[in-house]
Amino acid sequence: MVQLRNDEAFEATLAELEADPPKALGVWLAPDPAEPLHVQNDPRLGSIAAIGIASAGQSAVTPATPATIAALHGALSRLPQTYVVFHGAQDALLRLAAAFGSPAAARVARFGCTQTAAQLLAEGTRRGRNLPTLTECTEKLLETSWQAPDRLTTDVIPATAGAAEALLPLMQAITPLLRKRELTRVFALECDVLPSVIAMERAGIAVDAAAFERIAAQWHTERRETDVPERIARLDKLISTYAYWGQEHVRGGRIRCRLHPLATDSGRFSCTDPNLQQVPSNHTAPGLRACFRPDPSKTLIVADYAQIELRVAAHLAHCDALRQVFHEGRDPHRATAATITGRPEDTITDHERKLAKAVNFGFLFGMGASRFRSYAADGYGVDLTDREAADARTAFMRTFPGIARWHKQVGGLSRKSGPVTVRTALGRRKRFAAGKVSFNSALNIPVQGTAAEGFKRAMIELQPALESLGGRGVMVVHDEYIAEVPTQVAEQARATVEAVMTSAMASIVTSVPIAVEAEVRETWG
DNA sequence: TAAGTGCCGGAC
DNA sequence: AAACGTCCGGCACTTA
Repeated sequence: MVQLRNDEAFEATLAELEADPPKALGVWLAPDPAEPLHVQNDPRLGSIAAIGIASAGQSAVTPATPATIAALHGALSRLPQTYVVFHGAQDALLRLAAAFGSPAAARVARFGCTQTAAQLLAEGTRRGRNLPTLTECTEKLLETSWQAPDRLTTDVIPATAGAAEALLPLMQAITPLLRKRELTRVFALECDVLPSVIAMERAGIAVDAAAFERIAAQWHTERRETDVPERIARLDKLISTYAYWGQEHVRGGRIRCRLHPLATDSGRFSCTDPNLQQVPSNHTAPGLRACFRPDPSKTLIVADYAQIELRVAAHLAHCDALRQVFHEGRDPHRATAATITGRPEDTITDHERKLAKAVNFGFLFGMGASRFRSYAADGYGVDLTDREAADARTAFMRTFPGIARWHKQVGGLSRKSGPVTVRTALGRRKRFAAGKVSFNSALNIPVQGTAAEGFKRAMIELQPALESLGGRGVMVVHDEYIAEVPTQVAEQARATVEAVMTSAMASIVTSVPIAVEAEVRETWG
């Protein structure tokens, strides 16, 4: 039976486990309700109230103290495999990782495995701001009632003994499910990417808070002086959404956000507190991104994939014509502009190319002619007739018949009566309930998701590669990776980032060449 | 008063 | 037959 609230028993159990390492060990971390978990980026361990361990035939729970956590850490680093359940306590996990850093980070990667499994098996994510809890996921998944209180304190540990004992059966139940649904590859990817995510959250991105405040002050000034209603709306948006960041989110000259690798249907990251993935670009708020800069001894590497969604779509749709464009090193937007205008690619103007870019992304994911028409008018000041808009769509489909075939195939799915599941290259699933299939999402999610998988693979490889140069990743924005490296090795780091990102994506997107643009920069943007 | 929803606009 | 997508979050609004 379970030993409770007894540090001696906990240590004895750890010692036994080390003497005879089990194949798997469940470890369980409980958050402390006294310290709200959403208070982020506090490296203290105060929010972990209790830790529990469970393996075949024995388990123990103990209050989390520096000593017990250190003992746990020591045991983890010597055990062959660790399954860790963290119960609504991702933040606690992150803090544990932050406290011990590498090489424990590799072990910590396993911490998230059951939640990872549960979310992957759920085949989609909950909308809204509250992510599903592990309890909800696992109960639904296993069709069992896994009783554990939502919040745990040392005082209620006796009531949760059964939960600790349930850990091994839980993983034992989940593993065959992952196999059956062919989720093992994406499961492994998601587990492996966690250390680099943790490291990135911990690092944060350097920001010049004073410069940030100056720009915010300019917004306020202009807001008082302008009469233009449209401008006022824009400024209100900027002020209400971003102006407070300098006060609320800068600590020690850095902004630290939360990154969520499993919170989206597509497999892309989401980002909160603050959402650094929506920092206004230079076009919207000049100079704002330039506030993100390290001190002079460090330099940023800003790298992104070139036209990654088009390349992934060419791959998944088996579209030879679109593949050919990339194989020949041509510009896909210029190519589309040429087919629409009927003129050679080298006579295409910048404006025509810009419109063709919208054509490519719109038509690729199922936009209709009439919406394209209004899009061209609003976004580009190009007035088209219905006929011209429809012709543009036809031209696109004729140029890329493989894309048209892919649309037809997915359209067939969406007419099916039962539920429909679409998958990424590594097997991540998105399920649509019967009658709720979105044609456009069914096109889009596998493409975004496959790109995200290549990106995550790059993150896994980049973390140690940058570390060996004295650098580190500081932010990801879907297809963009930002690293901070010592200025002396900037060019070497740039080349490394470019090569690693390219090869990582190419290992998944195999039928189309991959291009990465990596730059050495003093600032972001 | 708290919690949920829809719209809009920021990013990619 | 036709259908651009993925997110987060502020604001205005309704609901309990």
